[in-house]
Amino acid sequence: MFILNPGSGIPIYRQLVEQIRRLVAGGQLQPGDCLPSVRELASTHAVNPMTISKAYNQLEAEGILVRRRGRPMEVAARPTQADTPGQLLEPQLDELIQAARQLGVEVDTLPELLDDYLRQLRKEKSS
Amino acid sequence: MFILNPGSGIPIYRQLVEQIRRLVAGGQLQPGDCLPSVRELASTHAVNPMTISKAYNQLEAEGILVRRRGRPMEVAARPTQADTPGQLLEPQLDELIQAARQLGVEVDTLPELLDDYLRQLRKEKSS
Amino acid sequence: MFILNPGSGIPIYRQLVEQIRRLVAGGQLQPGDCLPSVRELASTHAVNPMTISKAYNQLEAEGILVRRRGRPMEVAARPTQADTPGQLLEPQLDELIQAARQLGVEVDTLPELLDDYLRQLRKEKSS
Amino acid sequence: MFILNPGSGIPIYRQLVEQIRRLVAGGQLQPGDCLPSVRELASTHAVNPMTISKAYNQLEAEGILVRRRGRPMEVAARPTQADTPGQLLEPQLDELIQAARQLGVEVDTLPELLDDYLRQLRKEKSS
DNA sequence: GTGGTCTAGACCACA
DNA sequence: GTGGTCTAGACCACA
Repeated sequence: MFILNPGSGIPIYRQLVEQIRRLVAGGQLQPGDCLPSVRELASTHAVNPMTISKAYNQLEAEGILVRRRGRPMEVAARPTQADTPGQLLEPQLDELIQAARQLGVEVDTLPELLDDYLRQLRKEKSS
Repeated sequence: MFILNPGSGIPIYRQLVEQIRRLVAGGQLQPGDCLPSVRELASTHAVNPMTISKAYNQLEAEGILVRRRGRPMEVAARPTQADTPGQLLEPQLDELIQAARQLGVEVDTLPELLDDYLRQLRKEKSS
Repeated sequence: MFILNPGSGIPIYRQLVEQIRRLVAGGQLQPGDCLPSVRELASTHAVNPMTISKAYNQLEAEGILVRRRGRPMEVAARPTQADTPGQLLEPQLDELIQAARQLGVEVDTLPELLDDYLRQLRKEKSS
Repeated sequence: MFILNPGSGIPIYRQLVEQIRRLVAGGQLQPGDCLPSVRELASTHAVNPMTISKAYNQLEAEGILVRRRGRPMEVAARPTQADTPGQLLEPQLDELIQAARQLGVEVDTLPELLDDYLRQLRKEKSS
């Protein structure tokens, strides 16, 4: 369900937090929807339950998830979410642009380069 | 010279390593070019010298930089660099695509969205 | 420095949080004052470092403490602290009154009873 | 009938145990008096029956309550109760004093402060 | 030296 | 079944 990369340098719990935040912002997780239990997520991603728990705690503190005794965590009725999907994409856009500049890739060619990359992904998938 | 973000979750020394790797791969740092001294970088970025040193050490171990007694670190004559600029952009492309998917942003619209974003940046800059 | 009671039913990290909150509210910990390191507190109270860390994290999230790399935690310059000392005492006053009622102790006699108790404590101390 | 606070950090069953213990010590529950059924208490306090049951079990083990087949729990004929009401108030008194000290409130002023607080409560009630 | 992250695992409270 | 707390201990990033 989530993509957790332990070698990326970004703490696992932060990766989880960001992904859930995006799924809620994008409406793929709706208010009232339940999240996988701590134990379930931990075992499917081969990660310690406390790591998952830490992510859930942070999202609760942010008002995005709510905790109810004996129940799985669920998306808050009115999740605090000032950011729009567009804003939540900016960090990735900025990262891409920064990397391109440092690689000497002309920034104006990035949209085309991205387009090619997507096409290539689609081809791999279909083959 | 570099963009170091202490709050990003990614260790500072790793941010440095990746940026220098890209500058070398993209040819903006050429074989024989000198890098700023540990002390200088440390003070301009308000970071501990050991953090810079750790990044330089790792790049030396990778064969990208060479250290010569009493001289600043410099880019290796034939920097080991299997990856092409294109490959070095893939992580950022993948991140962007993953984030878009989780936000419910149609992936096909990403190139256009990126184009708009670049246009907007240019406008801000010129104003 | 702190009074941690593992058998009280109240999680240790919560006991710590409440006590630090009070020390800050009462001015015994001033903005800029350092707190004991996680390891130090952990060893003097025979408690796991992560338990202390959890308390510090919560206080940072509340804006009462600030964290600076490689430095001990310190009291925030302008600690978020809407509550006055008087308000922070109410839970204990309410607990006392509730207990008295259930014990059939006439509530009006509580101030006198408290006075006696304090006198007794002073006597024990001096003897 | 009881005051159960799920957010206090103290387990609900412990809150119940302490309150019943006080009601018995203070004579408001007399030997032979019946307690509400597990189901009734559970529904009036919106709590799981097992939680109530756990409290009753503990009080039975302490010899304060007795269980008789098909009958509601009742207060034991000679409830084991070494503590006097005065002793049962000490934890609350100690908590109050500790909190005051940490808040920098002069301990000698506590009785007066408590008196004021009680007066204020009475006023609110009558208005 | 400082704090942070993570694990493996025990045990608790609650539904 | 759910999540919470805590431990002992390893290892990391940073000053």
